[in-house]
This record gives sequence, C-alpha cells and structure tokens, in this order.
Amino acid sequence: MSPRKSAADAAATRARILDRTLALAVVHGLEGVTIGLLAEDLGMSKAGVVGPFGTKEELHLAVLDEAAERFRAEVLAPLAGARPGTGRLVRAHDAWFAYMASDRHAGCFLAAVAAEFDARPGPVRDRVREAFARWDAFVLAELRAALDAAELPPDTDLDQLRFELRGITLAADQGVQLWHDPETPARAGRAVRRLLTPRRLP
Amino acid sequence: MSPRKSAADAAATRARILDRTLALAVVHGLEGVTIGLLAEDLGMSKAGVVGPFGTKEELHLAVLDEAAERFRAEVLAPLAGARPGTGRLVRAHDAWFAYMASDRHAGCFLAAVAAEFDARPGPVRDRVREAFARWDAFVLAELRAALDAAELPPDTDLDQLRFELRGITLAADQGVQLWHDPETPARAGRAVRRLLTPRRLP
DNA sequence: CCTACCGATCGGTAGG
DNA sequence: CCTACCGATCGGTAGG
Repeated sequence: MSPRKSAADAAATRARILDRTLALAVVHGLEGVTIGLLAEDLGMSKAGVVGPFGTKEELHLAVLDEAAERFRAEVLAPLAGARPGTGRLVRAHDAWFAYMASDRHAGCFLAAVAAEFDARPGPVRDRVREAFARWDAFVLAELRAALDAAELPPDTDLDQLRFELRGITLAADQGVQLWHDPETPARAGRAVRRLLTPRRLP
Repeated sequence: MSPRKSAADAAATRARILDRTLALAVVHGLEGVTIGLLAEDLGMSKAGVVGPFGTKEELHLAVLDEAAERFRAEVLAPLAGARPGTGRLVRAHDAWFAYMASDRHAGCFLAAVAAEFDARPGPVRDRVREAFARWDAFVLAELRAALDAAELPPDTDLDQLRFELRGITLAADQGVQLWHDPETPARAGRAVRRLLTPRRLP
C-alpha cells in the first residue's frame, strides 16, 4: 500500500511503470524486463514496482492492455468518422505503418510478444491473441463493407485477403525493427494498395 | 575437456545439445533456454552443457547455424536440380509451408529469434540477419531468372515482390504457431501463386 | 563430462 | 512506496 499517496498519485505511478515496461520490453522482450531492471530504470524499489500489480504476470497483462489501447488510440480512433470500406482500410494500414516508423512501438510490441509467447499457453498468449483478433474483426468488417459497396470483385475471398494483409503488416514490422529500412512504410503501403485496389482491365 | 570420450562421441554430444536447445527454444525463446533447464532436460551437468561451446552465447550462435542448416537441407536442397524461376520459387515456398506445419520448426525458430533480438545489437542478431539475407538472395535470384524468362511482366518491381513474399511467410508462421490454423499452408501457397502467377488478361 | 562452488540476480514477501 | 530479507536460479569456473 501507499498511505502517503492519493489515488491520483497511485494512478500516475502505475502509468509511469507501464510506460517504462513497454519501452524496455521493445528491446528486451516481455520476459526480459525483470522487476530489478525496471526498478533501477524507474529509480524505485522492486516492491514499489510490483506492488501496484501484485505479480509480474499481472504487470505483463496490464502492459499488453496499455499497448493495445495506445494502438487503438493512435491508429484506429482518428478514422472513426470515415466511411467503412477499402478507403478507410488503406488509411488504417498507412496509419499503422507510420506509427511503426515513429519511436512509439505499441504495434511492434504486440507482434513481438505474439512471437515470444506463441508456444506458451496462458493468459499472456490469450491476451495477445485477443488484440490480434480485434484487428482481424476490424479488417473483415471493412472488407465486407467494401464487398457490399462493390469496391471488390464479388467472388473475393475475404479470409485470404485478411491473411495477406496480416503478412504485409508483419513484413513491415520486420522491415522497421530488424532491417531499419526507411522505405518500409512506403513499400508496405504500396503492397496494401496492390491488394485492395481493384484491377482495372483495359 | 572430456578425456574419456573420442572425437566422434564429443561431436555426438554436441549434436544432442544443439537438438534439445533448438526444441526448447521454440517454446521458451532463445534467451529462455537456460543452462540449468538444458542440463536437466539432457540429464547432464551444467558444466557438461556449456563445455563444448564455451559460453551461452556461443551455444546460441551454434544453434542458429544448426537451424539454418536444417532449413537449407529440408527446404532448399531438394530443389537444387530444378530450373530457376517462378516455378521453383513457388515450390520452395510450398516446401517451407509444409516444413512449418511439421513438428520440425527451424524456420519458425529463425523468425522467432529475429523478433526476439531485433532490438538487441550483437552477434546473435547479426547471425539471424545473415540467415534471412541468404533467403532473400535466393528469392531475388529466382525473380531475376523469372524476369529474364518473361515469366513476369518486364516492369515488375522485384524488391516489392520480395517484400510481399516475406510477408506471406511471416503470416504463415503466425498462422501455424499462434493460431494453429491447419489451413495455413494451403492459404499461404495460394497467396504466393497470386503474387507470382502473371495475370492473364481475357 | 562430473562435483562443488562462486557472486549476482531472480520474483516475491514481511513489516512498516 | 521503502528497507531488509527469503529461497531459488542464473551463467560460469576450478579442479579432477
């Protein structure tokens, strides 16, 4: 407990811990962010770091939620008013690619944790799956709207398209994170357009 | 040193250690395979595990080479006699997707380590990059051969195609590892064909 | 390739 | 949110 602090102070401390955990996890992986490393980084005691969350795993889950929320706020929220369909889906991907290339890596973080925990059943893997499943649901809804609006050929395999869009985002993630290729966002944007823009036959 | 063992025995021990390290790293990540875990799994002492390699990092590098060699032997070697071009490139991807769906995961392992170490400069990241760069070189050579044989339109952006093929393999990896979707290899194969098969205009 | 051991660090708790 | 502390495990080494 923190008897000297108000509820607002406690929430601010929690937010600081989540922010640094996210930043360190991008480098070291979620499992690599030890309580000790985090305590030193924050200039706090280990007990102070774990306290607000209970256990390291609860902290992990809170960081995943924080990353998902940042991603939603930065990539999806600005498009809330636009009309569903290929146009908004292309812009959503462009926003993601720009977000990747910035120094804020919530999306890359989720992809990295997906790879880190894909063979380890448990609440962390479940939470990452849920984050990806929410994105998939968004993509499929946009594709269905596009199909209804005849922006895509009527026989389009939407699941196939969703799979290929996922591929482009993962390749973009690798292009940014592993290769530091500055052309990645543009290349990924072109790939999305190749997939979603109907081929006009001459 | 192991004064009671012949050189052949020493090599067999080394191979056993590498085999188990690879299997455990698929689950726990490369950093998650501690010397103690490995020693218990192998029924050996920690000194016996580290000895043949010197340090844990040398063991890591040896495992990366082992994975790259297995991948080469299982996916690329069988296609050595075929003619370069889109046909062989499609078959190489199909072989990779089938390999993913098997219980042998050297390819997935390399992708996982790429994500695990992409923000950690050092020899491990360098080695993973080299493995991916070798695959990229193969892909680009096939694409150039395809272009020379007019299997692709003359204005094809080969780097763009290489990027999109990388995306398909990463999406396939996630489909198998995170989602356990049995349709993944077929779906990924279709994606590769959509990309490499020239669109015949009516 | 084993035993025995090293200092450092792990996640976490008791108590304030 | 801190100090002080717990047993367990970390990577690695000395010596055989």
